[in-house]
Amino acid sequence: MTDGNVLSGFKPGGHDHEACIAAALDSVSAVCRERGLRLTPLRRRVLELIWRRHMPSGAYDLLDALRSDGRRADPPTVYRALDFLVENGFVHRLESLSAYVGCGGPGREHDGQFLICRGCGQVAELGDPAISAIIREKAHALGFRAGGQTVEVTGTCGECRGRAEGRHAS
Amino acid sequence: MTDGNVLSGFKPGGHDHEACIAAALDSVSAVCRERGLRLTPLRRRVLELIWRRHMPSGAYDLLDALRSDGRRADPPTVYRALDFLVENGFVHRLESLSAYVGCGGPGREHDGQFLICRGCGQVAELGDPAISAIIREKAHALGFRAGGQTVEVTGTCGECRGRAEGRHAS
DNA sequence: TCATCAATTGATATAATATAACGTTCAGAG
DNA sequence: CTCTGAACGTTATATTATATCAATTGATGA
Repeated sequence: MTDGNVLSGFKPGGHDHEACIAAALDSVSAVCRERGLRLTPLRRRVLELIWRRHMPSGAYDLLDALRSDGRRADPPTVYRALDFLVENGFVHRLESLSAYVGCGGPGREHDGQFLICRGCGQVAELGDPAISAIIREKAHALGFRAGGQTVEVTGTCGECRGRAEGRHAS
Repeated sequence: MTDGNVLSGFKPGGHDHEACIAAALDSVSAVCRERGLRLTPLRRRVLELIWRRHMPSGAYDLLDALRSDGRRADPPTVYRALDFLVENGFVHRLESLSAYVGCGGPGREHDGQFLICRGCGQVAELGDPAISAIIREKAHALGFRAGGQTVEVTGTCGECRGRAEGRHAS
């Protein structure tokens, strides 16, 4: 049960990034086929850019990347692609950063919980039912019917803390 | 134990709003005196405006309100006041709305959890240790040391749901 | 009291994020 | 093949936030 709820973890230095991107794209592609959603070249490209950076991407970072492709692009272009990806649960928006990350469990209904490392900037996504449940229950106890949850935690990941401790005391 | 963790609830129609504002200002004022913080007229006024609207306030809403006072004001004026109020825990920023609400437990260290009603726009603040704790623990289990938490839930409050049900079926 | 230094505020400019509105193109249904 | 709605292109603008430097204020000690 230890890691059963980690939808996407902090990536160690040498993981196979290309494979990781390809897997995410394939997975989203499959869900789109099932649901009759159109993963157009633009949407696919934005999704790929998000996974490729492997770090929260701002809309304007993505816009610059699209322009580097040689493609003409303006803000609505990237925001529309992001709207599609977010609405369908392929990408999450991190409210506290105004930035976007790939969803670790695309196609599954879930409230994600995000751990945002101040050191390396990476983000891990949990889909922990116990967290969503307690929030929903406490809200319910006040007569509040909960819809979507935003749960974002800033802090330091294990790898970054390791590096920090190496350099300092102890 | 039912409501022990509600720092500020949804306000029923006829609550004594002036008293509610005055209490909040007094409370912040006292904390500032204790800690040697300067609750300047500007900061006090911004805090009052936030409590008076009793609903999340955007920075530019506050700016307009300051201008209505006759005071000259520009964005940095209001953002600096907000920085002071947020840093010292007198006001919270709701990331998912880019807006600000008064803190229901100023002066106490806490991670707030916010219930945002889509119907009336009001926000309730919880300071529920069980919620913060489970998030911190789940993060810790992944080697992540948690700092600040952002927990925001959109949904419908009891009063709004009551109204909706009255109008519709059942 | 006054000189001084740091904090606060004033003022101007601009950055960063996001949406409105309308026209054009394209893919799929009939 | 044509029609239709979705997607995308394009221009303009709205909304949120910060950088920078000057002026003012307020606490502190000589």
